[in-house]
Amino acid sequence: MNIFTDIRSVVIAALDAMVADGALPPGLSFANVTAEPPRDAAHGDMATNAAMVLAKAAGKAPRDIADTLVARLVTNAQIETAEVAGPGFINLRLVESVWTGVVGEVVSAGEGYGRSDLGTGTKVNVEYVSANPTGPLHVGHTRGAVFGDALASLLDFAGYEVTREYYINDGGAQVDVLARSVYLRYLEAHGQEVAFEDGTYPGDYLKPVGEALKEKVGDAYLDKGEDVWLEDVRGFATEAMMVLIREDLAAIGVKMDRFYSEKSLYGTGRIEDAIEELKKRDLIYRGTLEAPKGKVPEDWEPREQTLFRSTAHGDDVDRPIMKSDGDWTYFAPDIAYHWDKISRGYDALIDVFGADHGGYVKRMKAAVSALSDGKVTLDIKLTQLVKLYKDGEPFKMSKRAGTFVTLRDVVDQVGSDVARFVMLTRKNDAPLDFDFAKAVEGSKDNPVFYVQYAHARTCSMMRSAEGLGAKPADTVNLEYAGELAIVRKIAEWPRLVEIAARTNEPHRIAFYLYELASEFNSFYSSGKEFPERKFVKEDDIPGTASKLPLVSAVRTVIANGLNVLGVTPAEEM
RNA sequence: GGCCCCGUAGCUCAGCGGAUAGAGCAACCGCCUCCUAAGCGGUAGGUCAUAGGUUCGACUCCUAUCGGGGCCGCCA
Repeated sequence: MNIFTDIRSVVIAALDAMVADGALPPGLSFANVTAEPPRDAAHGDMATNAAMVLAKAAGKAPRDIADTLVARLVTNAQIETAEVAGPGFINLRLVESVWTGVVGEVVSAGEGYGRSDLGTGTKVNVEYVSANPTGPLHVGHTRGAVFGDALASLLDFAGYEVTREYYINDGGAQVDVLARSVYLRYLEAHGQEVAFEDGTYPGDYLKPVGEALKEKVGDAYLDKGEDVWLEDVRGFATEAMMVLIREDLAAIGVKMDRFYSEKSLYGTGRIEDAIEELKKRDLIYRGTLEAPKGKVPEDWEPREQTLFRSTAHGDDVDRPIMKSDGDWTYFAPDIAYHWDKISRGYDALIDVFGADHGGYVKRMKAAVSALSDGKVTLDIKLTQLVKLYKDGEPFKMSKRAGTFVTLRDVVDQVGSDVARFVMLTRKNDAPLDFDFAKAVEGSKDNPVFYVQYAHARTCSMMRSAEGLGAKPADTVNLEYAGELAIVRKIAEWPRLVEIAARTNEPHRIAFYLYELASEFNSFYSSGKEFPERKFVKEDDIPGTASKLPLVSAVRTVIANGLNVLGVTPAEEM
C-alpha cells in the first residue's frame, strides 16, 4: 500500500471523468501528473500538479482545470479538503481514517511493509566487490561491498529478482605476481632467506599460505623453475585468497550468490564466442588507434590491433581487445563475462566499481548494448574514495609503512553495523569521510546511533506497555499534530523505497531513517513537558493500548529500513 | 587535449522538474527527579560556482565557462 499512488489513482480517475464529460479534451497524457508530499506540511497532506501539467495541452487555464478537478476530488471519501494554491497546485487534506489506516497497514504488513512490485518480473544482476584475489579487502573495497550489498537488498525489497555476484580476476598477470610472492613465502617456510623485490606482494598475510603450500607439496618445488610450479601455485594461492576474501565479506555481512571466475573463460572458447557475437554485428576490425591527445605516452608508436567498434554504441574511441602479442586484453574476458550475464537472461545489469575504473564505463556499456542489441541495460555505479580520519586527523594509507587499513580493521574497530550505516550516509559518487573516533561515538553526530536508539526506544516502550498489561488496540488513536507528522513520514516509506530503487541509490534509505527517527524523537520529547502526550501511561491502560500501534509501526519501519541496509535493529542499547 | 564525477549555510552533506532550498556539526539562547537526555526546542547563517537556454515552473534538464578530483593504447 502506497497512499501516494492510491491518491494519484483517484486524481487520474477524476481526470478521466472530466475527459468523459467534456471538461477536458480527449487524448491527454497524464504521465506527468503526480501526487506528492508537499515540502511544507502547512500546505496539506498531499499535493497534485495535475492542473499545471495539463493546462497547455488542454488549452485551458490551470485555474479552470483546477476548480473543476477540486469539485470532483472532494467527493472522494478519502479526501477531506482540496484547494487550489500557488501557481495551480491542488492541496489535499486527507480524512483521519486514512492515517489510522496507514498505521493499521504497517502493523499487519510487518516486515512486508514497503515491499513493492516495482521490479516484479525483472531479473537484475548486481556485481560488486570483484576485488583481485591477491590479498585481504581494504577500506575502498569495503565501501563497494556495503554499497553493492545494500543496493541488492533494496532491489530485492522493491520486488526485483536479484543475483549478487563477484567476478574473480584470477586470469591476469597479477595472479602470477601473487604466485611468485607465495613461492617466496614457501621458500621462507623452508628456512631460506628471501627478499621481496618490487613487483611482489610483501604482506604478512601470505606467510600462512606459504606454509600451507609447504604442507601440501613438501620440498617438491625447491630449486625448481617457474615452469614447474607457477601454474599450481597460482591456483593454490588464488584459492587461499578467496577463502580470505569470503571471510572478509562474511565479517561485514555480505553473502554472494555466485562467484564467477575470469579464468574459467580462458581456453574454453567462451571469449571467442563473445567476440564472435560482436563480429556478427560487424563491430570487430583490425586497425590502428590515434595517439591520445594532450598527454601522449613517451613510448607511443602506432600499432595495428584488433579493435571493438565501441564508438558505434556511444564510446569515444574504439577499444583494443587483443594485445599485439596475440593475448586478450583485460577487456576481452570482461566482454565475455557480460555476454554470459546477458545469456543468463538478466533484464538489467549493475556493476559496482571503484572510481578509478571511471574510464571503463563507456566501453562496458557499449559492449552490453552491442551484445544485447540494446535490450539489456547496464548501470555502472562508481564508489568514490574513502578518506580516513583518526581523531580528526587525516590518516594516510601506505602499504609500505604498514598503515594499510583493511576491511577487518574497520569491522574490528567499529563493527559491521556502524561501518555499513556510515558508508551509506553518502551518495556513492561523493567522497566519504570516515572517522574512526566519530564512528564509535554515541552521539547525534553519529546517525547510526541516533537511528538505532530510536528503534531501541520503541522496543523499550513496547516492553513497558506489556509490563503494564496493555495490548495494542486494533485501531490507533491519533490526537496530536506530532503523531500525525510521524504517520505521514511512515506513509512515505513505500514511496521512498521505489524512488531509491529506481535510481539505484540506497543512501536515500539511510537519510529517510534519520528523518523518521528525528520525527519520532521530537514528539517523544514533548512528553516531558506535556505528560498527556506520552505513549505509555501507567495510569491509563486503554489509552496506552490505543497508542501502541503507532509505536509498533515506527519500530517496524525503522527495522525494515535497517534490514535493507544490512544493519541490525538493536532492541536495547 | 579528451572523457567521467563533484561544486548548495563557517564545516560535513541531503534535496523524485514544483510553492518561502533543508539536516547535522560549529556559534548563541533555553530545556533533564526517569514512556531510554546516546535527547528536545529556539536564534543566526544562502547571488544553490558563473553565464546563457528549454519549461507554466530549474538546485534539479541542456550548452558554455571557471574551480576541485579521477581516468586516458599491449595494468588489471
